[in-house]
Amino acid sequence: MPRAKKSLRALLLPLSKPRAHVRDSNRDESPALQAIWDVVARIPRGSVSTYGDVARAAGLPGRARQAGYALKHARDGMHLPWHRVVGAGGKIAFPQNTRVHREQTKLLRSEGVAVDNGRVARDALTKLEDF
DNA sequence: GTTGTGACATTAT
DNA sequence: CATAATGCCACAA
Repeated sequence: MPRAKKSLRALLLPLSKPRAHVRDSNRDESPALQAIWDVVARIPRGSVSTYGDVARAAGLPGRARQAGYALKHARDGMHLPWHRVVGAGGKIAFPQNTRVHREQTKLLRSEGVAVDNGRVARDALTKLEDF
């Protein structure tokens, strides 16, 4: 049965490389992501921080974008206060008139943070630059 | 190894 | 002030 040769190889190949390979990077726990998640998790209610500050507090200076990445890929199960993180100067990162933008505004206001025209009040930010 | 993308930041108009 | 141009950095295709 010469035919079996190819079949056998096809069967063995996947076994020869057991590596996860896909890696997914997210979904599992990368140290950097977890550090960011930790920082966000301890932003006090009613306070707001920025992506850059969060990254810096997580020991990742200059990686503001990764703070955004981390939040985007955070599992819902960890119940992070993602809404307490905004862009530099207090600007909400999402485009106006999007669902998530309204949601963030609502959550912040529910914590007593003033939000005007997609920006949080200056004092809400300056209040807690070092936490 | 290259290229495009983004929940950013800073500087220049 | 608001917007545009750059710089940055990790990730994914």
